[in-house]
Amino acid sequence: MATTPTDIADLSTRQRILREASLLFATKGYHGTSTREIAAAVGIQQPSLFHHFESKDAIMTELIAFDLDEPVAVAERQATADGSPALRFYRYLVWDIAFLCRSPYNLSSIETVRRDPAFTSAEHRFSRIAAARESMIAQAVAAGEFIDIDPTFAQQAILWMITGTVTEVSGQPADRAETIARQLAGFALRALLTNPSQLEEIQAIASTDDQE
Amino acid sequence: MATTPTDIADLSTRQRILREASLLFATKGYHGTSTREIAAAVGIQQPSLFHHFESKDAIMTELIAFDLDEPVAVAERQATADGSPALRFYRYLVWDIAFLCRSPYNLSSIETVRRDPAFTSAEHRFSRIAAARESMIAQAVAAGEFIDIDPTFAQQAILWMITGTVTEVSGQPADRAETIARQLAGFALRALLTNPSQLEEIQAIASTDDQE
DNA sequence: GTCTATAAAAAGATAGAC
DNA sequence: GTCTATCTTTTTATAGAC
Repeated sequence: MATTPTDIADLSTRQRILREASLLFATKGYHGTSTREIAAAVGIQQPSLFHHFESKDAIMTELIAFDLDEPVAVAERQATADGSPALRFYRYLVWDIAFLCRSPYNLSSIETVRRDPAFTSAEHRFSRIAAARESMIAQAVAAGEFIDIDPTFAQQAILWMITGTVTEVSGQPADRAETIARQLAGFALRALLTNPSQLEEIQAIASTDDQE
Repeated sequence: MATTPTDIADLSTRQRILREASLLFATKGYHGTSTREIAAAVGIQQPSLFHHFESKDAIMTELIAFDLDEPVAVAERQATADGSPALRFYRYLVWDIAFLCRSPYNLSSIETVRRDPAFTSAEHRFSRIAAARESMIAQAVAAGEFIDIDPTFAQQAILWMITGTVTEVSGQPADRAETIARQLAGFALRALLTNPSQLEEIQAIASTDDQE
């Protein structure tokens, strides 16, 4: 499980580099942030960075892996699971949003290179997540649980709602992350459900997952 | 009205610079795009750029003004207008989305510097748009047209849904832009309306605006 | 593991000819 | 309005001492 120490001084230099880089990338963008700025934020000299990472690129690559590897796996697992598609989709959304809100590294740092040809690893993962989500939506539409909507369109709209919201927060405590996740996933489901009143039922079932 | 010539060769050099820069910024980010790359895309030498714009910064500043000035004005006008808040919000959303889809300059170019302290002009405009939208949502909640939702949360979720979707497209023909706008605005309204069946009524009223 | 010194490349921008 | 040539600064990254 990913731990999130409160005191940044407790972290290893390597982890502090990832944190500060993520923060700077999120505000000034990957290319807009120099290795000197990262080093200064960490409190070391610029060349010392290269003892921990072989290149600036490698810092971003690690942030991408940390924030996207698990979400890809969970999305693909849920997309091929059994049971109500709407419920699976809701479960996945809550998990995904909570994961990203808890993450010590802000997702918008990754967003700044998302379309950049130099970081195809990010786009690859985003595509896999998108495909899995689209599949779940299509299943729910086919089952009549969701309104008759274009799954590609719905997936994009919801993906962005999540990406954007999550982009504003990171490093949240687990309970706060969970609250945000339920609010956002609920909002998304409300737009999709054929019968919006089914939302409460889904939320009730999903909340029993927590004890597992 | 903004014209959108099909043939890029018909454009002035200045406009071609804006187009190509917007395209490059959207994929590689503002800081990730060099003035040499922009010049190459336009088909001129790098120093020739500075005959048309005094700096690289000035190119982005112009893109920001083009894509955000009108949306700010329209949002603030609708936020203080009379009549059903839900209808006004829907009208505004459709106009805004269509405007951005028609724009020759991709909004994601601006997104890459949105949080950058060097481009506070973008954040200023985004904030004003956000405030106006939030006000419209709050009015609709107070009127009972929207569910009892936190306006700040709803505004963010919807803002991102739009930003993200619009970010994938630009330079659309007017009719295609209109189609995307209605689909997206309708989806957003569906999540917000106390009575989702009211959506058709709102859409019917709003579509009579077009003849004006 | 961090430092100083420095290399090597790329960036934005200017000067002045045509 | 575009060009070539060039300046200045900043960038990522390396070498080698401590």
